[in-house]
Amino acid sequence: MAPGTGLRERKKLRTRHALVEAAVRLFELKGYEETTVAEIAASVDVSTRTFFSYFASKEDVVFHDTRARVERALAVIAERRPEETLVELLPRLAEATLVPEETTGERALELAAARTRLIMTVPALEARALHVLFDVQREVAEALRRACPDEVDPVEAAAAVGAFVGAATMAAVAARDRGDSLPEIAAAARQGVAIAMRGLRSLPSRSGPQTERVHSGREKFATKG
Amino acid sequence: MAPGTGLRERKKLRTRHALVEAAVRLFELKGYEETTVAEIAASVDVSTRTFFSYFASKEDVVFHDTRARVERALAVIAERRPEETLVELLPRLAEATLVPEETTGERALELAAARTRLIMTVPALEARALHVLFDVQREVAEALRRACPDEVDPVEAAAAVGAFVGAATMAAVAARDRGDSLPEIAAAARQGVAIAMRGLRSLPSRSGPQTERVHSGREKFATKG
DNA sequence: ATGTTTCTTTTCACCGATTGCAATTTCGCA
DNA sequence: TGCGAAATTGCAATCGGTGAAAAGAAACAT
Repeated sequence: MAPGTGLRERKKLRTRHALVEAAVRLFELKGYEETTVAEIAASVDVSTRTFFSYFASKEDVVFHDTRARVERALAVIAERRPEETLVELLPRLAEATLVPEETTGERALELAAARTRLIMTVPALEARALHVLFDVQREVAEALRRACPDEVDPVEAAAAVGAFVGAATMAAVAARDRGDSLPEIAAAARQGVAIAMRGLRSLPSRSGPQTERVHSGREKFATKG
Repeated sequence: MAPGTGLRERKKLRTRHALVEAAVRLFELKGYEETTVAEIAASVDVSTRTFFSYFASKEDVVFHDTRARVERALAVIAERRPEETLVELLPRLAEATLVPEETTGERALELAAARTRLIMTVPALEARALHVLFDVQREVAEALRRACPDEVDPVEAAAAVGAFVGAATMAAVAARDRGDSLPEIAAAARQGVAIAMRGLRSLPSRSGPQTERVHSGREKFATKG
């Protein structure tokens, strides 16, 4: 009864993956709103009804791997060493969330990039992403509180996570709006995290080189397009 | 042509308000999903189609006054005195956003409370609220950058707003989940803002086996400036 | 007051997402 | 091989949302 054994399971996984792939391809090709669920299903040779037995909604097909990323973040918290403080834990959490999976193939990376592009482009998906992010924050805050019970109370833990994620998110968006490339956007997110850690009070420190560029390692993953 | 003069304008406003009121009443009475747009329209004696000429979507009817609150926040930024720094401006921004309108009547307050209750209860509305909040943050960040051009760059401004709003939001949610009352939730939001201002580094203020004692610097910022 | 112009509302016909249900097909396993 | 569980499908129906043309109501000019 190993997972992935039965033909049934394998077939289901294949269908699921095919649906995701077809959906993303069509979304990028003709636009999200312009693509119907029926078309997606048809291009994988399943009925429209079946699509909805795999995904609860049209949006969901874009957020198929959400759980995995959340688990990764929760794992970081779980692995926390007893003497490690919250302050040390948070940056590690940030990195774990920002760095994309390396274990996945070329194809998966391209798919992830496409997904990101879609989320940043389509309002409905943007909204959905924000809701997902919100739930994740609650989950992470709760895990954090459980992990460091004598360091923070629920409200503090939540505030910390909120500040941290909020800063990273808005910084990333600002960078994107400025026309930055994907690696640059990641750098901006890190800068956001740094600002949140340091506190907003430290902001008007216009001292030193104006835009403190965090290393923006160019070309690690091509953005194709 | 004074605004609000014509019969037409007055009638439109009345209908609009009636729709909002009817919608909120029905939503609380039988639930959001269980209430159809047709029912809302019918209870105000207009056609379903007309509903959509007043509101772009069923969700929108709950967020009718969003613009007003945003304008209030932007006004705070606009009123900023030239010597005022970002650090001084942000708390004022927080207060302006948290304190509810006092100029409105009894009825409006009850409506606002109902709206809040709905947003916290109905997933679809929660998602919508998050999206609205997101857009507001972008707008505020942009305004902030324009107001203090030599203090912050776009990414810093965005990060500041994100940290600040994120902390307040998540803190408020945590308080709510804990069962706090409305005033207590507001207090939690202020605490969140304070944490964001001070920086997450200062968090482990509780007793414990900390390896590093962070000097949190000046502590003049308690909860309410 | 009357006809004209302009803005709203209504009617109607659709589209697409989503769901419940019953029929049918496909696997897994004895 | 044959049965029971799981997956797929077809179908009908609901509901949110939209486009377009026709009917109404208010504003405006004469």
